[in-house]
Amino acid sequence: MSPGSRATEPHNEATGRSTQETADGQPIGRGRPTTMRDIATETGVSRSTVSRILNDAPLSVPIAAGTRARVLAAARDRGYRPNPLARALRGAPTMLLGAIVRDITDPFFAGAIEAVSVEARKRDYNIVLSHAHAEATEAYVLATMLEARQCDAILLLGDMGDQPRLLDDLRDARVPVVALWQGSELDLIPAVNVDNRSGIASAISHLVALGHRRIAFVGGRLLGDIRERQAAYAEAMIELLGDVPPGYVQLVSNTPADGEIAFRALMQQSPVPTAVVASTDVLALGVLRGALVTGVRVPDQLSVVGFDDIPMASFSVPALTTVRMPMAEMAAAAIELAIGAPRRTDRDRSGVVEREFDPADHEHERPNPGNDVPETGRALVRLFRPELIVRESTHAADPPGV
Amino acid sequence: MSPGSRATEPHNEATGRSTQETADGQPIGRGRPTTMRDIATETGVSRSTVSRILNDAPLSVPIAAGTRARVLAAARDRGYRPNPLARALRGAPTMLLGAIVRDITDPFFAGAIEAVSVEARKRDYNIVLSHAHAEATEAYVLATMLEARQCDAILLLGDMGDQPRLLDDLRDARVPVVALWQGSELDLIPAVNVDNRSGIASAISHLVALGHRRIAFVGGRLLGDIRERQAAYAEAMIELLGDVPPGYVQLVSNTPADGEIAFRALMQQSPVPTAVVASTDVLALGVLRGALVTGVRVPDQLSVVGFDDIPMASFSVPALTTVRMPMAEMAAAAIELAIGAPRRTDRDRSGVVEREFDPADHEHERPNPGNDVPETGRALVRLFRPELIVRESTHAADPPGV
DNA sequence: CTGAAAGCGCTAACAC
DNA sequence: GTGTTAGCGCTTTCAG
Repeated sequence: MSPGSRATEPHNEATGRSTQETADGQPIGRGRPTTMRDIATETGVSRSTVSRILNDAPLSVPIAAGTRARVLAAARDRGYRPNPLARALRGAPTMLLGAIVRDITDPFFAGAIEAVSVEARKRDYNIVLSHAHAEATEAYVLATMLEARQCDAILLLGDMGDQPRLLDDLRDARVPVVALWQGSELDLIPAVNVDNRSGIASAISHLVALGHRRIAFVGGRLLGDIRERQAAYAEAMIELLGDVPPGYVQLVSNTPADGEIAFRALMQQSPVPTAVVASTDVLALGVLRGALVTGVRVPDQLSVVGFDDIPMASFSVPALTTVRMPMAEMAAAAIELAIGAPRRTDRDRSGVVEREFDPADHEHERPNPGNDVPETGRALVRLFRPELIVRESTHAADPPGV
Repeated sequence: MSPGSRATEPHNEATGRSTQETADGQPIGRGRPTTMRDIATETGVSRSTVSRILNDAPLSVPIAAGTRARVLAAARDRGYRPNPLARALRGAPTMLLGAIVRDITDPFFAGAIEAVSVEARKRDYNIVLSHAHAEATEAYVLATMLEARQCDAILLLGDMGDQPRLLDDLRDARVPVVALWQGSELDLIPAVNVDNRSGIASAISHLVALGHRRIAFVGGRLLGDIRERQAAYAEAMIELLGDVPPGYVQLVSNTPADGEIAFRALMQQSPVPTAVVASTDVLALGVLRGALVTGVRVPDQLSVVGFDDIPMASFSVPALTTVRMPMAEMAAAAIELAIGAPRRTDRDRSGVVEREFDPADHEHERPNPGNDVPETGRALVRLFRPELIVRESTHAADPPGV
């Protein structure tokens, strides 16, 4: 198990593909994998020729049809697979994309990872997952993954603003780093984010149109997003209603339990709010639970709007009105920033039919022109506009007006 | 970006750590990383010596204190990082652990991934994530990850019984493969799973003790788990009550929406059940919602028990009584089966204080002796016994007795 | 105590 | 058309 131990193993040259069992009787694993050298020896050509053939090398270099056929045949029936490690060592991309996420358990980020994973796969990339969460020494992530440069690029999922050391080290990364749903301003790191201002504004406009005036806010998800969504709330309130009622902003951590706590706090205010905008669905679900438990009827007595449209949102009682963003497009945009457009270089050796890159995948993209978050200085930020999904948790205010 | 392009880059020998910008103005990335050769040149020794020193080589091989100091100093202030690709090429482990999961979006598997990720990190491993879900060509996972042998081992999270091609290919994998929460029988693949029978039995005993007799079952999560938990339900019912009332088993897919559908179907039965055992919390949550929406009071009119103890379970209304398994221990067991016990080989170069392997991490392990699933033939199966968590969704049956 | 040399598997310039 | 050579960064005998 120690590094290098394999080098001293008996080689088993002759058998090639003979199946073998590991010491402890595990029936998995085969003999030494077939290399180019094996194929070269077997077919009586040189390694370079094999390489050229197996890689559809610059087609300008002609290869004898017979040689090509023999080599391909040999490769096929010895089950040849190129060693990506050797390729990577020569400078080829590792086809690995690092993803640092703070909490996989947050339903929003679970969805985010899935979106990123799907988009990565379209580009033949795999995701290497790290979570900053639950690890005392955040910087450790880097030692194993960034500085180790096994990845072609790094994606930061969620706000890492409270992990200064991570961000510091990231600045020194040797590969591109892109932030996704990174609420806070990150100098020098290109970012893809949802237009929080627009999302909150549409939520509040919706409520105002329903006659609500006493609209409260529950903030969560530390740092960046809280700031942006909260600021957007204040801004929209000022603009539409002239002020933010005191005590109408509750800040808690991003769990349903805390959403419930925030709800209770809100119910203490007078006048009591008729609507709540939550900065995440997770919090909104907490508000809903609080209402259910305390007998406040939603939406009759209280309207609730969330943000994110997590799967649970359409399933709560009542179904949550929320703000949805184009997850797939955002993931695609981030990946493109990190590693470039999709491509199909390697031929498919597994018999799987590859889907070609479809430009339609990208035409839903709608960066918000002229909205490049001025205060972040030189960072490139692509903002995507979310849309309001109206479900059952919002309703006209009982007494129209205040 | 093209393979080999790096080789022709200007070397920038002198500056070593000087920051530079990439062509497109991205401020991330540095000059060529420091290699052993650089350090060798700088300190005037050979690469082998550098290697020995930097790896605390067989301490039997003495190194001049002066040389060692110089080399270490050079390595430190040029910020040397070993190239894991080069090491791996020589046979060192890649420290990458593949995880194939069918649906990250399922809260149970989100938690599972987190558990695996945490345990992997204790062993200095990173997780490469693949999902079988939402990908037409399941076998593709292999092309990028198995046959590519970038991982030292593969973990299968969840039941892949319906992906025959994947399992087939897996049999040929060159690295150890271990199944986690893989309900169905998998010849030849070592598995770690929860003792479904024991979990369901404790749920049913609990209900029976509360006076319930009309206990229904909602099954989900295809294949393996459904079979095991459903079979356990039938078995326990027969043993404790003598029979399974007809129509009391509802099989749906594993979503809250389907849980609700199953609930409605159950309410059509006569006599109507007084309790429901759901094969997952996700389904149980659906049952709870159905009850809420249709005005059936839980637990007064209907007791509900789930399985998995996902985070939401303690937060539902009412809080869900459920079956919890030792996630961390199970993840650890699977990883151990795959790559062996935790170890600390490499010295820490990042200034982070490493935590030593703590044997206490493993003493909660309680494989179920003598319960090694006879019918699976020769596969090694480690079963972990779950425990019942009683919360608010279960209550004494209204009319004691039938 | 240290260095030279070979080689992991693959690729690419440069012959012939 | 195909082979030779060199080398990616690191480890590891084997000789000094």
